[in-house]
Amino acid sequence: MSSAKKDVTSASDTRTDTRTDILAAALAILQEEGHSSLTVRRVAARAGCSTIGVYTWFGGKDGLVDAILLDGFQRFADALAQARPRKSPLGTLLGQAVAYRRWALDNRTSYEVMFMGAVPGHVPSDQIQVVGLIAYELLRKEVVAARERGVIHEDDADVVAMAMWGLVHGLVSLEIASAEPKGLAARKSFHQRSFDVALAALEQGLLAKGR
Amino acid sequence: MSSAKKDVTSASDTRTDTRTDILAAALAILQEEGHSSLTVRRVAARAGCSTIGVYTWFGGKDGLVDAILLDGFQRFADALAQARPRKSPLGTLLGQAVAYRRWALDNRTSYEVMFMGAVPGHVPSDQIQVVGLIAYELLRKEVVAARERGVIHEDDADVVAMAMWGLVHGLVSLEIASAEPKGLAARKSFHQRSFDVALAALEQGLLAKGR
DNA sequence: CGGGGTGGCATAACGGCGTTACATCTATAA
DNA sequence: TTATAGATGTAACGCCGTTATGCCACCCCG
Repeated sequence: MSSAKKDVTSASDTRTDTRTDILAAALAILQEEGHSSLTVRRVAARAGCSTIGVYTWFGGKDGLVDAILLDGFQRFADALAQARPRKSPLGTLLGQAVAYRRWALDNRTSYEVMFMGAVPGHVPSDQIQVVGLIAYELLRKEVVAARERGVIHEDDADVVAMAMWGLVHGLVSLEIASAEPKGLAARKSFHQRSFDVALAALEQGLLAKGR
Repeated sequence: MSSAKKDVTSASDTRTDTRTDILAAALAILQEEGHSSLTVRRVAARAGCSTIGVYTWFGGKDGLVDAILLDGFQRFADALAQARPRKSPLGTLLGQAVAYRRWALDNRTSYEVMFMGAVPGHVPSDQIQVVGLIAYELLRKEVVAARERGVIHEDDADVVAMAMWGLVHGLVSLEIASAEPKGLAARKSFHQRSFDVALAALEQGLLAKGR
């Protein structure tokens, strides 16, 4: 796979229907049929053009997936940003964690592509990786705020942010990966409870650090 | 991909060199060239037979990957089991978490296949999923022990075990995923410290639960 | 008005993938 | 010795991502 010829962010020209058609077709296929059905030929067929259209407008499958990622990261960041601030920064932080999980469960296919490498050979472009960091910054901001108020005693805000991100990402990944819940996952709200317990424990632990 | 014709666990017949040759070739390719090079044709070529051998002995690529997973889960469970018991069950639990990360970092390719879905279309067989649970049981056992000693106050051992598993899996996944460490990950022992902070916080949190 | 260049697009192909139908060859059983 | 079952090689099928080639509609400049 080669890199995209077009800048992924330049969707300004509204006259070019083909580009939007292709992107819409790709998103629809992803939602309705899953990542395994996301092939250049199928997307082109659904968009009503030939395969070459994907190469004209996105430079190849990688570029198309990048555009999908861009869309996903933007919606994801919006969802996190709308986790309204609570009284304490730590409360906001926990609210973000809950919003993270909520969005991931409501947008499983997108989440799998964005954070679980669901599209086989895809390596996101640097540009996309930068966009992906926006959501991280929302998280980091609250960690810094909590630290300034003396709620969190760890020096390095990034270390704390990564710890939280890892916890949430790990639990959500496992929850999404257990597609047809057998055994453990079959128990009512098992993952919900695991998430709550882990989050509460981490909160307590971060608070207790300075005792 | 179709399911394996052969039982993956029946590797008893030592006379059939071809089977072991193929499996060895697959593991070697995985280690040396990565998952993207793990194709039936390439494995067969390295094993010195034609592609049909993979179908004779493993029923197809899915069966071959299942065999790889079996090997990986066994080595992984061994590594966890060798995390020697500490004075407290909670200490053992933390030791397991450290062993988990150590093994994952020392066996990135295997870990990616086992827990990060690195082989594109692969869906592990039920048999393999059961083997994968062995490692989980090691973790769960210590949680139960900790609970019996009153160290952990959460009722549901599985919930606590999943919380820990999720935390460790999430952080390790992010660490492995950041292949060429730019930005954050470039900082010296950043992931190590995030891991330590998260684990310590979770430990404190689980302890503090009953206060 | 007219010609030339450019850009969007379709056709058809290439090489690689997992998989399989078919023929062959070997080794054991009758 | 012959028959039968299983392991194997060859060559193909239908996918995949990608691309060389050429067509054609459009716009700019004379």
